[in-house]
Amino acid sequence: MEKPTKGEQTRATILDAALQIASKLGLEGLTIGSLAEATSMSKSGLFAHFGSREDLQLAVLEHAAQRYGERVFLPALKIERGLPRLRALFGHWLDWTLSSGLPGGCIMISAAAEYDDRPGPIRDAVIANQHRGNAISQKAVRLAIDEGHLKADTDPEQIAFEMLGIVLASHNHRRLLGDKEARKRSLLAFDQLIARHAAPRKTLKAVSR
Amino acid sequence: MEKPTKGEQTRATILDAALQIASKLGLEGLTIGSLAEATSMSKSGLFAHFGSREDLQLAVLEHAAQRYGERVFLPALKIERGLPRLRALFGHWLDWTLSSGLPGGCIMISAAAEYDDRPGPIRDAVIANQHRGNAISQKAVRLAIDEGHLKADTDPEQIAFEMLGIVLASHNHRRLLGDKEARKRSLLAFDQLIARHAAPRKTLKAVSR
DNA sequence: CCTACCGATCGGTAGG
DNA sequence: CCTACCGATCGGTAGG
Repeated sequence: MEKPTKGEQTRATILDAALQIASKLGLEGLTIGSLAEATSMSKSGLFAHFGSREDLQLAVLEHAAQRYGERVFLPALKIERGLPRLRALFGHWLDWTLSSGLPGGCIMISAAAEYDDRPGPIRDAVIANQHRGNAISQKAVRLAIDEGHLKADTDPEQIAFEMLGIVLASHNHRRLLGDKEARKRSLLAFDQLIARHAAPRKTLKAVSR
Repeated sequence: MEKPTKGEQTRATILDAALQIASKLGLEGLTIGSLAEATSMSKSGLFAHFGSREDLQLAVLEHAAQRYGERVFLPALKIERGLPRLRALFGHWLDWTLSSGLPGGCIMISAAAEYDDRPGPIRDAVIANQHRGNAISQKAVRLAIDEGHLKADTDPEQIAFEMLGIVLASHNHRRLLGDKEARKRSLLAFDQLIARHAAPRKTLKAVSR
């Protein structure tokens, strides 16, 4: 039950093309017609794989979430827990949003802006994805506290919030303004954020209050 | 030459309605048909005021930029230069993006995400607006350095970059995730950013290197 | 997976 | 500012 069906292969090909379109024009800019042309298929052929445009959009989101897992989350898991892993997570995240191999920008970031006022299943999926990513960031921060790398009173939610801000600013500066320094600025901002919460040296397990 | 023409009034009414739609659905979601219905005008009636949809979108952007000037930039100018003005600028900016009186989110933020991969006049206008806002932030930081409130080696570009990040994260958390703490988190992040670069007390004009 | 079609809506124009 | 219209494209379906 491991062999990919012909249909599954086609579906994967379609999703890759859809992801490319969505990265440039956003999920709202992804139309059945444009996807049909990109895949050299008929519109009804696409409907055989995805019952509706909304289903397609949801599948594209899930496809992107899976890529995030492969490129950001899993590689970070292989790094020793604590500050090293947190740093790896941030670095991979930054690379993912700036150069994911797609022709356009990060689909999660554009979708967040597109659907913050469009109620429905897609918005719900975007929110769920953000919560997943947020939980991953917070977990990495918490481990860094447990390892004694960050001060015990560090607030994981606040750090995750600021990490998101740096990534968003970076995406904006790089992709919209063409700022080549964006990545450097982001790493500097992250380093200073961490330095601000770093535990005094030689402290192993931070003292609980 | 101060009296507003009948046509100018109508134009202003149209722009207000257009801004409301665009704040919810983005500039790409603003269609002539939806605007015609919102204003109880015919589509061709709208074309009498704006030659094309693109002209309309550009006018909406300019309209929003003007509001930003009234609500963020001008009020900050009335505060004494230095840290107080920088703080006021950030606070007004945050309020503007979170609750501008519009039904949806900040149009500049959504437009930045929508057009980062859509070349053309609208993208150019979005970039120009961002550069204007960025220059305003940097100027406020530079004045705070000159007043001796921030250390002389503070990099205005880096501070402006991080301020943008905090605002973007705030907008995302508040509008997409419904996080009521977003504003508090943003102010905390800003305070820590400033504290990190604050000049030692009693230093008037920072020593030039 | 296809051809052939549907009603609705898109931006825009002619003519007044 | 309007009515009345244009070709193109939208998401989606019937029938195979």
